[in-house]
Amino acid sequence: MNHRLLSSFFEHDVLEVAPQLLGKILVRKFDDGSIQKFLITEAEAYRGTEDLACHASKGRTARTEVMFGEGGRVYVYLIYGMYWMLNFVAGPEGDASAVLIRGLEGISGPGRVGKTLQLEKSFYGENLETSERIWLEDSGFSPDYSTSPRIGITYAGEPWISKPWRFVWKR
DNA sequence: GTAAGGATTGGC
DNA sequence: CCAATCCTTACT
Repeated sequence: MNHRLLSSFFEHDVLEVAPQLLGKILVRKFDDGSIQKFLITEAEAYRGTEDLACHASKGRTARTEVMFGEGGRVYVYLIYGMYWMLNFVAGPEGDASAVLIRGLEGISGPGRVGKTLQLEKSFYGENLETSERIWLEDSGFSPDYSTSPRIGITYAGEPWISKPWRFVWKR
């Protein structure tokens, strides 16, 4: 029986939390009662209001509100009118950071992650410590990983474009 | 109220 | 290369 990750796991700097998520188990219990588990293989860190690539840099709005709260919450948003991006809020209350889940074992791309997990707006603000439909479990190991610049954020400009805040499981 | 564009993907 | 498709934000 694996141990469910608690909010305390997320209450650290997003640059520590993001790489630690690699190799963790993402559990999704669907409406029909079936359960599927996935290993997290790729994640990106978005670090607070000063990070121009982070949505929270636009200020505290209805959309970014959850990122300003405590770690361990889910932040989802629709992109290009068709893809739900899955993020986990990191850091303490007031620190608007989050980790974007870009890939799971056998699934490449954040859009496909959201599609596979059947995410939609009701997941906004979901508490990973108490949720009955999505949570994380510790797998007991930490894979080697490589870092690289984040994808699709050229609009953020330097120095944000160059930050090596994308973490990919190296196998 | 209106308009622009996006942390993407898959098809041409 | 570019359309799909809709929500959030910025501006009038």
